[in-house]
Amino acid sequence: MTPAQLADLVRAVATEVLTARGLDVSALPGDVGVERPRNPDHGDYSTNVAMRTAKKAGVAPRELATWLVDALGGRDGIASAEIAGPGFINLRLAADAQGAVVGEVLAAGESYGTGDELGARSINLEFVSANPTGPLHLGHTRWAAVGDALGRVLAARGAKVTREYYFNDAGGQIDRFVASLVAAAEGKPTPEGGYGGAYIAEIAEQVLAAEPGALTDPDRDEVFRRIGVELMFDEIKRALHAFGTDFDVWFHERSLHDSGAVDAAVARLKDTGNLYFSDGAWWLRSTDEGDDKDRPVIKSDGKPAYIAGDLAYYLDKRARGFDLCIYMLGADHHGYIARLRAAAAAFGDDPDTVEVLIGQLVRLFKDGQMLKMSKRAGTAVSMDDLVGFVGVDAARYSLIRSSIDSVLDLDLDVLSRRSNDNPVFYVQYAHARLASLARNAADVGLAPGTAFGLLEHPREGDLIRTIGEFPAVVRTAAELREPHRVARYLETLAAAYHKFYDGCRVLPMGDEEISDLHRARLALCVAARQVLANGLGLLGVSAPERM
RNA sequence: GCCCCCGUAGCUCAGGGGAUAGAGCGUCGCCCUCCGGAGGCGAAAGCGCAGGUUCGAAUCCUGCCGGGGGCACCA
Repeated sequence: MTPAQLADLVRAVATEVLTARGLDVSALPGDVGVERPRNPDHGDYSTNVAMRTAKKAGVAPRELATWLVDALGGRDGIASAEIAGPGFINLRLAADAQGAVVGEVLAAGESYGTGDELGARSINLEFVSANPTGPLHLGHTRWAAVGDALGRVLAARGAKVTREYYFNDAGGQIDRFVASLVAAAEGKPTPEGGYGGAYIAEIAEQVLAAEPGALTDPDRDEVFRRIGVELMFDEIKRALHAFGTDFDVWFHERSLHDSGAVDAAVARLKDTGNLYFSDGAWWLRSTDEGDDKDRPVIKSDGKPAYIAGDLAYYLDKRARGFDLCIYMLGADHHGYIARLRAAAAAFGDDPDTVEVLIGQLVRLFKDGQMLKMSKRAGTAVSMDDLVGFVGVDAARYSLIRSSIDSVLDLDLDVLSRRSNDNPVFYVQYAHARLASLARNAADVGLAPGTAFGLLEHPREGDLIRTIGEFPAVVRTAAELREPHRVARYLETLAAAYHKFYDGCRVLPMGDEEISDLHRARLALCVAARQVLANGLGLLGVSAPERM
C-alpha cells in the first residue's frame, strides 16, 4: 500500500464514519493525508485528520479518533490503528501490504515518481538568459542547474515544458562589449564601462582570424558585433551543454526589434489604452502590479526602453501557446516581478500566467576569502571554473540541493579537497553499491522475488516507506518549484538504504541456500536503485555503476 | 526611506502547523570473520528577540534586531 493509497483509505473511512454518525462530511479537510512520524513508536504512518476535522464536525478530537481507529483497525493491510496524544491516529501496515510498494516500483521502472497532474499545462521555463557579453558566472551556473532540474521535475509531473534562453543582444551592453573587442584588437586599453576579461582579447583575436581586415573595414563595429557576439553565443551554449543543460529555444531580443514585434506590441498597448503619454514618454502602469513607479516603454527620445522588448517577448510566448511563463531571475532583478506581471495584465492576461522565481546569490570562498564574481574585472568564477574544480555532478548537485531563497556559500577548499565532503557522493555511492550488489546477485544466480511479506525488519520497513514517498516528493517539488526537495529526499533514501544494507544481509552467505527472503530483499534493492536513479535523473546528475 | 530574501548544531544547509527539530562536514567514542567502510552505531551541540493567531508555531501574522540584495527615460 502506497502512502497515497493509505490516504485514500483514511479519507474513505472517515467519510463513512461521519456519514454513519450523521455528521457533516464537509468538515473533512480537502487534503486528508498521512505522514511518516519521526518517532517509530508512533507507527509507520500517522494522520491528524481527527484533530483537523473535530471542531467543524462538532465532536471531540479523541472521540472522533476513537471511531476512526475502530473502523480502520479491521481494514485489509492495516495491522494496527491506535490513538495517541491529542488525537493522532497511528497506523501500522501489514508487511505484505507495505511491501507491495516494491512491486509497484519494479513495474513502473523509470516512470516511478512521474504523474500527470500538470498534464494540461504548457509551460515556458526561461532561465539563465545571461547577456552575451561574457562567460557564464557562478550565479548563472546556479540557475542553469536549478532551472534544468525544475524543467525535469515539471515534465515528470506531466507538464509540457519548453526551456528557453533569452539573449539580450539588442542594447547598450552589447555596444560596450563590441567596443571592448575593438579596443582589444587595436591593442588599446579597455574603454570606460567596457569589459576587460581575458576572454575579450581571445574573442577579438578570433574575430581578426575570421576577418583579417576587420579593423580597417568601413563597418568595423558591425563586423566585430556580428562575429564577436556569435562567438560569445557559441561559448555560452558550449558551456551549458557541457554542464548538462540544454535549451529548446535560444531567443534573441534583437529578432523582436528586427521583425517589428516590439513596435507592434507597443502599438497594441497604445490602442488598448494600456500605455499613457507623459513627459514625452509612453508609460506602463506597472504600479498596478505593485511596482513602486510606472515604467517608460518608449523613452522621450522616441526609442524603446528595455521593457519594450520584454513586452513583445511576452506576447511572443503567449502566441506560441504557453499558458504559464516561468522566469528565473537573480535577486538583483526582483524589481522585475511587477513589470513582468504588469506586461501580462496590459495584454489582458491574468498576471498569474507570469511566475517569477527569484534566486539568491552564490558566493564562493577560497582560503577563507570571498571571491568576487565581477565579469568586468575579469576575475569572475565561471561555470567552467567551478566544473573544473569539482566536476559536473558535484557542481550541479551542490547548487540544486539548497533552496534558491537562501544565499549559498560554497567553499572551494572543501569542495575540491575531498569528494566525500559533498553529499552527492553519498547518494551516488548508494547507487554504485546497489549496482555492485546486482552484479554479485547475478553471479550467484539470485533473482528478485515477490514474497514482500517477509520484509519485516525495521530497516526494511523504513526503506520501503522511504521509497514510497518518492512520487509525493516529486509532485511537491514540481508544485512549489523546489527541485532541492528531490536532492534532500535522495539523501534520506541513501541513508535508509545504507542502514538497511548494514542490518540486512541480501546475498546468501557462503553455501547458504537461496531463500524467498533473499529474493525479496534483492527486489527491494532493485527498487531502491531504481528510485535513486530516477531521482538523480531529475537532477541531471549521473547514477554511476561504479565509483 | 521603500521593496525582496535570509537568520536553525562549530561550518554549509534541510525542515510547505503536529508528537522527542534533521543531514553532511568538523569534534569525541565504538563496529572491518563474508554482499563496496565513500558504510553503520553512539555522544556533545541549535530554532536572533518580543508579541499574536491556533488544541498545537522553526513553520502563519506584526514589531524589533542582525546580514545580503534591489530601488534608471541602463540593458
